[in-house]
Amino acid sequence: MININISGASKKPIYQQIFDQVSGQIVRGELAPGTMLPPIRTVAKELRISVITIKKAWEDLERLGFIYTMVGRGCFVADLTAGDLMGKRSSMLAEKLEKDIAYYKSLGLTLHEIIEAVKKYYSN
Amino acid sequence: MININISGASKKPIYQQIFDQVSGQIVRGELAPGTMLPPIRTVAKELRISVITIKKAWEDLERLGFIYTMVGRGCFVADLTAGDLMGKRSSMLAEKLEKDIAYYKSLGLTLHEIIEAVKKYYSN
Amino acid sequence: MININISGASKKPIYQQIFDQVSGQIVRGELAPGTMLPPIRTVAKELRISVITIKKAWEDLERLGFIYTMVGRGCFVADLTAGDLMGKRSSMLAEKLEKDIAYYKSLGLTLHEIIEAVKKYYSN
Amino acid sequence: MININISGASKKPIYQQIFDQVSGQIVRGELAPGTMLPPIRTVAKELRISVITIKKAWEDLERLGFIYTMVGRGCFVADLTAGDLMGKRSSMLAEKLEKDIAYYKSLGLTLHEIIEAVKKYYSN
DNA sequence: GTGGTCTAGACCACG
DNA sequence: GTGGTCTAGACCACC
Repeated sequence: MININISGASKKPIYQQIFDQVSGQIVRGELAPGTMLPPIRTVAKELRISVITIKKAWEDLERLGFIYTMVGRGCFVADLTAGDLMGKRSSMLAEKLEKDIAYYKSLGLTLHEIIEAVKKYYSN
Repeated sequence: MININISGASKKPIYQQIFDQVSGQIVRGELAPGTMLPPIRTVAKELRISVITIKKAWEDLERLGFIYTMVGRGCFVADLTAGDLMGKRSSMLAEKLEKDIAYYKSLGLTLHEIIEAVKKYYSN
Repeated sequence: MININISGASKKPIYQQIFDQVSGQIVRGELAPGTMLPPIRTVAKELRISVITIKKAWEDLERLGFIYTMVGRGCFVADLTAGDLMGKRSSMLAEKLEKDIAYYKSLGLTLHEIIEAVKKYYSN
Repeated sequence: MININISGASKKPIYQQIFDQVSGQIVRGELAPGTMLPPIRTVAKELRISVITIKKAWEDLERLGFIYTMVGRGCFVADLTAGDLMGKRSSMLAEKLEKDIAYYKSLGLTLHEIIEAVKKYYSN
């Protein structure tokens, strides 16, 4: 079953929090291909947010190929092959990692320091 | 001499681009303690952006202790001890790394995969 | 025998996919005049979709003269003369082609470029 | 100057009509790179439609690289090189042409007939 | 002043 | 019942 947590504290827009969590569940295989996502109005009611906000998250998910929509029937988890998944993961990573590491470098961190920090925070 | 590049392509707000670059130069020792920063109006003219934007970046730098202001005389690079620098660097890191790694995890990456990716992108 | 494939991936509504395929088969003579179409409930069961959807496609086909209904007996392929066929084909084309070409023009394509593209994609 | 016509008669959603017209003007070079688009609220008022509808069109334009946004400053026509333009045009074409030609084929048209029809409608 | 996000509520097309 | 589009109006961050 789909599972979403909204944090009002986060600076991320709500639709992006939803996108991140759902895409994460799909990419990790927690949502099986073909699974029907709950209707946007249902999700909206459960999360106590606007339908439009869910809609926007769903649109992003569809644009990136995580889900597909059949109007009048619902939205479904796309059938990503292992190759697709790796491709998606690495392209999602590449963009972010490039910026992140540029930032760490700009703080004067060595490669070794970054790796140590990663190890430390990964286990938290 | 201080050196700032603004990118219109970046999604980062301009004041933050400035903050990142100046704080980076200070933390890496490229701007010596006591150095006077150029007047905000000068910087604004050179970068062709609003004085307000520079002002906001300077305020952030002062709030975090990178620079200090002497009213009527200008802004100067603070005299950070080695210990201060380490402290600042790690606190600036901590916040960002925590989020970043949470994101990588959400994509289903293992610690090993993250480290490999970091190594790959660091050398680019 | 009638033959319909529904694609969930397509953005076209299902009733229109059905309409397109059946009208195509009639216009190409693959369905002979007088042939009885299978009952909508049968088609619905085979395609695993709602009867309402088939009904809507059948209605469109009847409205455009591809089939005719004999109440209580079923739906039959209309007896289109060669002239009728040409007329139908060109009127179905006219509407679509006009829009399509306006779109190609709006992308700045020359007539020559369009024709080359058509040739390329036609053989695929 | 930017120029947009909304047709209530068209079945196309408004935001898509806007997208098509603006992207067309950019791709044809009628809107020079770097040009600032009018503020969305201004466009909305002129066209008598909701700000959000313009926003959606603008978002699509940005996602496909036709324009870029500087928050707080405005939206600007992207600096597409000749190569970019050709790439965009052909990718926009490829998707549509493939479907269109499949449809023409399904009506039983020969390649020759399609080309003749294109010629006829192009000059209109 | 700019764009970015979110809301509540409406109407339509599709199944 | 589903999703797709559009509206009017609000609040925020940025310049």
